[in-house]
Order: sequence, then C-alpha cells, then structure tokens
Amino acid sequence: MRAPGVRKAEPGATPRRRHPPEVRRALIIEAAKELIAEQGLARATAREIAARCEISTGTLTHHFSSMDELLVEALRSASKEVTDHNLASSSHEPTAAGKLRVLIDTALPDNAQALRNWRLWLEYWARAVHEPDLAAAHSERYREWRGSFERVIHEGIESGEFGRVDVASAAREIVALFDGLGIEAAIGDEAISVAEARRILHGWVQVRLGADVGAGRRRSRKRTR
Amino acid sequence: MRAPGVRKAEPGATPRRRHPPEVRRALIIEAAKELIAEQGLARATAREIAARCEISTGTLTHHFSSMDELLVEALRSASKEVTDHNLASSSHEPTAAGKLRVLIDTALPDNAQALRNWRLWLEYWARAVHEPDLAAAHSERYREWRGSFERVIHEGIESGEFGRVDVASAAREIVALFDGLGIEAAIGDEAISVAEARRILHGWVQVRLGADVGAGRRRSRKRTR
Amino acid sequence: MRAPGVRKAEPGATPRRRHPPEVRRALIIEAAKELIAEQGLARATAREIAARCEISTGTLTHHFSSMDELLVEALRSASKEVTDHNLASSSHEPTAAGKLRVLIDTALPDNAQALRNWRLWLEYWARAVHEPDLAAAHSERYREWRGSFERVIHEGIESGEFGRVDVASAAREIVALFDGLGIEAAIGDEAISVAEARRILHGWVQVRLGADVGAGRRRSRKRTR
Amino acid sequence: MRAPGVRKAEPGATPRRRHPPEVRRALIIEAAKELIAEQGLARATAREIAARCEISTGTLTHHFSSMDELLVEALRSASKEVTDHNLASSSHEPTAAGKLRVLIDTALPDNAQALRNWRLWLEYWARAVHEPDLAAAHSERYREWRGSFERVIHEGIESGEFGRVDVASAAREIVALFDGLGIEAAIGDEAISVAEARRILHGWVQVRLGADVGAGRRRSRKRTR
DNA sequence: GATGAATGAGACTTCATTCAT
DNA sequence: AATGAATGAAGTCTCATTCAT
Repeated sequence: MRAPGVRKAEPGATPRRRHPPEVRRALIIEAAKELIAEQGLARATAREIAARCEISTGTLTHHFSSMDELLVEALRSASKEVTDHNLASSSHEPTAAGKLRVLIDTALPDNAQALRNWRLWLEYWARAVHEPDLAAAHSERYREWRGSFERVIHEGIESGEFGRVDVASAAREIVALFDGLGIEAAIGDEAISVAEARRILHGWVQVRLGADVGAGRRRSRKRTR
Repeated sequence: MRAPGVRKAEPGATPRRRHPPEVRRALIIEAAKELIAEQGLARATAREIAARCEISTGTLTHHFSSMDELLVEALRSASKEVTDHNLASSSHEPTAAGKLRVLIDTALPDNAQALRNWRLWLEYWARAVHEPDLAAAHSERYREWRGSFERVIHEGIESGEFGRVDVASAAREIVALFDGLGIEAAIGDEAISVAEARRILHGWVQVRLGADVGAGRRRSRKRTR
Repeated sequence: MRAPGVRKAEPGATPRRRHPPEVRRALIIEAAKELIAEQGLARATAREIAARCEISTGTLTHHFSSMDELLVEALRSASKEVTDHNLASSSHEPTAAGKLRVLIDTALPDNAQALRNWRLWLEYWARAVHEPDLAAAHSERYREWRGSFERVIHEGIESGEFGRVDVASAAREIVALFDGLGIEAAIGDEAISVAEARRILHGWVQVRLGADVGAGRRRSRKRTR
Repeated sequence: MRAPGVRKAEPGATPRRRHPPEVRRALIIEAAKELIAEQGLARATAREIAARCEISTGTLTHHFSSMDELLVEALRSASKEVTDHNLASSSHEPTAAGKLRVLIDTALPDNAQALRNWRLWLEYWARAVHEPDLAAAHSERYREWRGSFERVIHEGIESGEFGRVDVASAAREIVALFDGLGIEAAIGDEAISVAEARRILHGWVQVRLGADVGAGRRRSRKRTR
C-alpha cells in the first residue's frame, strides 16, 4: 500500500551532457570500478559513483535497475578487463617462454592500474562467495584464464622449450600461485613484494616447466635443479 | 547505577544472563565471525550480531566502542584461529612429510568449519586493502604461517625426507599456492574442488620438495620427475 | 549485494521523551489517522507523520516495520474506533427506536471527528480493494456493525416498536444506505447535506420498520405509508 | 524543430505511431483508467501508464501538463462513462419498472467492466475529498444520475406502476443504497454479494415504490408488504 | 552489566518533469 | 508529435550509536 505522494517537481537545473545508454553505462561502470578499488565495495555508494561521473543519482538509476546490478556489472567488467589485458599483452611474443614471462610481468600488481585490478579481484572473491552469479562468472573466467596458460605451456612443450609436464595440472598450479602471490603483494605483505612474487613465479616456470623465462628470449636449456 | 548484585524484584522482562566482559566480548566476536562467514561482512550488522547472541544492541555497543572495532577484532580472531588450528593439528605427526600432509589436509575447506574460515579470510583480504591495521596484522600472521612451513621443510631436509631446496622460497610458494587453491575451492570453482586442490598441493610437495606426502607415512624416495 | 557503507554516526541530539512501545505506537497511529483524514493516504508520509508526533523517522520505523504496516494499522484502528464509538453512544438509550436514532445521529459526519472518520473510511475502501487483509478486516467489522443493527431491530420488533420485518435484510439495507449517504455528505455533495442524510435515514426507519424515530422518544405506532 | 512531414531516413529506432492529440489523449486516459482500477491510484504512475500505451513518458507529458491533470481527467472520464453506460442500457425498456430493473442490473459490479468502474469510483471518492474540482464534478454527475432515477420513478408513478412516493427522496435513497451496496460488493464483503445486492435493491423497489421489478416485464400491481 | 527507545545521517529507489533531439 | 536521457526532490528504510533506566 505504498503512498508515493504527490510530486511537485520544480523546473529542474541545467541538464548535463547526453550520452547514448551504452556510453553512459560504461562511464558509470568505470567510475564504480575506480571507487571500489580505491575505497572498497562498501564505500562505492550510488551517491559517490554519481558524483564521480558528474551525474545525478537519478541518472544512475535510470541506467541501472539497482545498485546491485551496477556493482555486479562493475566486478564482472573488471574481471574481464584484467584477463583480456593480460592475454593481449602476451600475444606478440614469439616463444612460449616469452609469452609466459610477459603474462607474469603484466598480471602482477606492479603499477597503479594492475593494483586497482587486484583490489577489485579481492572484492570480487569476497562477494562471489555469497553471489552465485558472480561465482559462476568466475568459474567461466578462470576456465579461459587457465586455458590460456594451457595453450602456452602446450606450445612450449611442442617447441621443446618446456619439459613434458601435465599441462592441465601445471596451468592450475600457476594460476593458483599467481592468485596467492598477487593477494599478498596487493595487500602489501612485507615478505611478498611484487618483485619477490615475480621471482617466485619465474622460479616456478624454470623448475616446474624446465624453462628459464627470467632470462628472456634465448632458448631455454635443460632443467637446472 | 544500581549496585551490582542488587536486582529489582521482578522487572517484568526476563533479564539476560550476566557475563564478565571478556566472556561477553568473546561470545559477541564468535557470533560476528559466524555471521561474516555466512552472509558476508556487509550483512554483519550490529542488530544481526546482537540477535545471534541474544543480547540487545545496547549491550553490544557497551562492550565495543564501535562496530569497526568489533569487526576488525572478529577478523583478527578468525585469522588467529585458523593458523592456530592448522598448526596444532600437525604437531603430533612424527615426520616432516606427515606434518605437511596434515597441514594441507587440515587447512583446505573440506568441512563446514574450514569453509567458514576461508570465507572469513576472503573478507579479511578485501578489507585489509583499505585498513592498514588489518594489513599489518596479516603480515604478522603470515610471517608465523610461513615460518611454520619453513620449520617443517627444514625438518624434512634435515631428516632426508625432502631435497635441499631453498626453504624460504619453498615456504612462500606453498603458502601462495594454498591461498590460490583455497580461494577457488571456497568460491566453488568448478575446476578446483577440494580434492583437486589437495592433489595439486601434494603434487607440489612431491615434485618441489622431492617427497611423497600423499602416500602417507612411508619414507619418501628420490624425486620422481 | 548491498553495500551499507561504513557509518560514522555523530553524538546524536537531545533525546526526546521515552514511551513504552504500545504508547508510542498508539501516538504514531493517532497522528497517522489525523494526517490521512486531513490530506489523504498519499500525503501521509513517514516524514509528515513523524513530524506530527515530534519524533524522528527513525523512531517511526523503530516501532513499525514498514509504512505499510503503519498505514494499514491506522486504517484498521480508525474503523474500529468508528464502530465502537457509534455503538457505545447508543447503548444507554432505553428504546430500540431511540438506539437507532442515536446510532444514525452519531454516525453521520456532522462534526469534525465524524467527518475525519468518514474520510478515513473512504481511504479504507479504496485501499481494501487491493489489500486482501483490509478487505477481510472490513468484512469482519461490517459483520459486527450489521449485527448491532440486527440486535436493535430485533429488540424493536420484540417490543412492538417496529413491524415484523426481515431483520437481516433490514440491517443490510440500512448499513448500505448509511454508507451511500455518508459518502455523499462527506465529499460535500450539494444535494445530500448531513441534515438531508439524517432525514432520509429517519424516513427509512419510519417507512421500512414502521417506526417514527425522528420524532424522538414517544412510541411509534402504525406504519404510515 | 523538424518540419512535420519530413522524417530522417532511418533513425535506427522504430518510430511510434503518430496520432492527433485528441486521439492520443484518449488512449492515454484509457490506459490510466485501466491501471487505476487494476492497481489503485497510487500505482498509476507516469511510467506505468506510458508503458501500457506503448509510448514514452515524454509523450505522456507532451499531452498532459501534469500527472494531476491526467489522473483527474481519467477519474472524470470514468465517472461519465459509468453513468452514460448505465443510462444507455435502460433506455430501450418500455416500462419504468423495466428501466429500473435494467439500471440496477447494469450498474452492479457483476462483470469485469462494472467492477473496474466501481473501483474507479472508490478512488474517485477518496480523492474528491481533497480535490474540490473532483467534488464539484461529482455533485454534477450525481445530479444527473439522481435525475435519471427521478425521471424513471416519475414515469412509473404516472403509468401507475409505482405508488405515489416523493420522487426526489426516493431517488436519493436508491442512489445511496446503490453506492453502499456497490462498495461492499466491490471490495468483496462476504455478506453482500452482487446477487444479494441485487436482491436488496429489487426488494427496495418493490417495497418502497410498490412495484415488482424482480419479476420481469409484467405489470406490477399491489404493494406486497 | 544490560537494555531498548530514540536518533539522524545516509543508503537505495521512485517519481514527475524537462528538454535537446 | 514523439522520444528518452537527465534531473533532483522526496520517498522508505537501515544503520551505528547514545543514554536514561
């Protein structure tokens, strides 16, 4: 039995720039991602996000049916952005070892943008626990992400760069290692700087795959350890 | 300001049980941890926590100066509980390989309690990014946690169970791997079940440390790969 | 995935008078009834009602789980109040005709209080159409209300004041007539003033029941028409 | 400011049908009436009405200067429709008793359309209390409506079908009775079904006017009671 | 120590309305 | 004539916190 009352609605102030919905939505999502990364999901309120976009909260809800939708969309977008960016960066490398090296170097939180993305991941994980949609999207995203590692590792095995490891297991391992190290680097664990994380990951590639990524382009030799 | 022991005859409502402050605080923190794990940090409100304890919100704020204090305390307590529990479980194993095996088996989210703890960890991470106090506590906790692995690995090297690896690096590696796999198992990644996570971890021990934990008590042989 | 944010909550202003919940609830409901009658259900907003009670909106929602609950409660209370008041007023009359006369005179909107109640009835009816709870309560209330008329009419038949009419039908008829006339008087129909409504009702009693209520206490005799 | 007939080649979106203002207004009002009856005045929002018409809210406010204007217009239109329809239905009956019978049968909420109209009436009444315009329109409408009954009753008296009652009073009485019974039938009072309401009204005609409408076309003779 | 009525800031959301297109 | 992106006021409700009891 809602009683919405009788609205009066005065003239209304100067209207802002107009955008096609998809553009406006993208702008809003971008602002949401920034805020989530900067201040956490709990502080990413409608008001704050709208202010960052320089729109009214009315406009925000004109484009998203709820804050939930917006926030989930933002996390989803962030996760896609991360994997897309990481994968794109490695595509020009000629060798499997090179690709792996670039993947590692790109994905670790060693710059503002990457750090932002890691923080978004942390929020994503925390919320995915209670949000089946996000959990499902996460599985899907990680299927792709592990698939990329599998392809690179397979390529390296074919080319003789890597030893004949179990591709699926190795991919799962490096992805997990990545996440564990990334978290610690992201929250500033004193033992796991980005540099240390990189050292460990490159070490893993060398030991586990029998390659020497850290050394750059040259052909990998035999396993060392 | 009534005298402590003197209670008005029949005040109508049933007076709740009285507890010394430290007991009451502990009960509240326990309830908070349950709620955070079950519903997420955002839903762990004063009202909900008080209801779970069967106390009033007034009592809650009587014992904690702010919700922030309570929530941080809860996360801190959870993290301590986790590492304490994991470490305790392994202390009775005679061999290093056995200790490692138990550590792995205990820490993975394969029961309700462990899953609860993993969920708390996820919230902890997300919040630690924005809360220097929590980040510092996290570093400290992880120093201990990695230290435990270092001791066990060292013990295994001494006893000949493991190969002569770099102890610090190996500890950092397994801790990260743990976190990466635990996250995925906790949020229900379809590729990383608890069983798969365990397989990977045991595999890592075997390959990286040259041991065979999965097979149980018998002495580990040489490296296989 | 609500993100309630991190509250700060400053000291808080001067606390108002405290009341036991049932008292406060009654005060709030009273204010709600006034506002609904004065301005209509649509204008009876939380803010307005709280202001009228001199409480905060927070207090309002502390006592009612939703505006809906409050509004329905207010309408329900109003309807009870009306019938209770009407019935009480007639209980001291010695004759059936007297009781009927007083019922008619009391229930018509000829003073501010009665007009207020009629306006509440109008809102009640409009909302009951879409609110099964209210509709059910209305049926119940009207069962009582018609029952009162039945008793009075029966009493009058027994005492010889009224002719031997079908009691149930007569009660239904006068209740409906009441409502129809009351509505028109309440919205100020130019043909149906309160006086005219009263004239018609008394006429109905005279013709339909074979009594002469309008003339006051003396015994009615013959049917006139 | 495009020239009326000139439309840009393919604007992408499908342009809606164009209508002359009076047609569009009528369509909008029709949709508004549907919604008010179905969900109540409070839910008849601009957005909902526009959606029901398959137009934009912009178009809606292009044709009505405010929602208030539209809603009042809708109620006004509904009330006119009701009385027009009721009166039209009875115009072909040859006898006064027949006309009365048809009026009664037509106006009671015994089909979806009539129920819709009763619901609109309930909203109308509730709003008219606070809206002098609506109250005035209501008086006017009821003047006509009572006039129709007066004419029919007068006709019946002239033809000898009815006794020589006071025409104005009888008309006022039956109109009020109608409203009272209609309300109860409309909100689903368990004691007053449409059939019961009809029985009571026909009974009233028989008793009060000395006619027998319920029996159909044949001439009524004696007063029965 | 415990209570819970009261608070007010602030959260999301709905709404009628404007106006450039 | 028609659109719909944008607006901001106002709506309900949630929340952490205070304080008299």
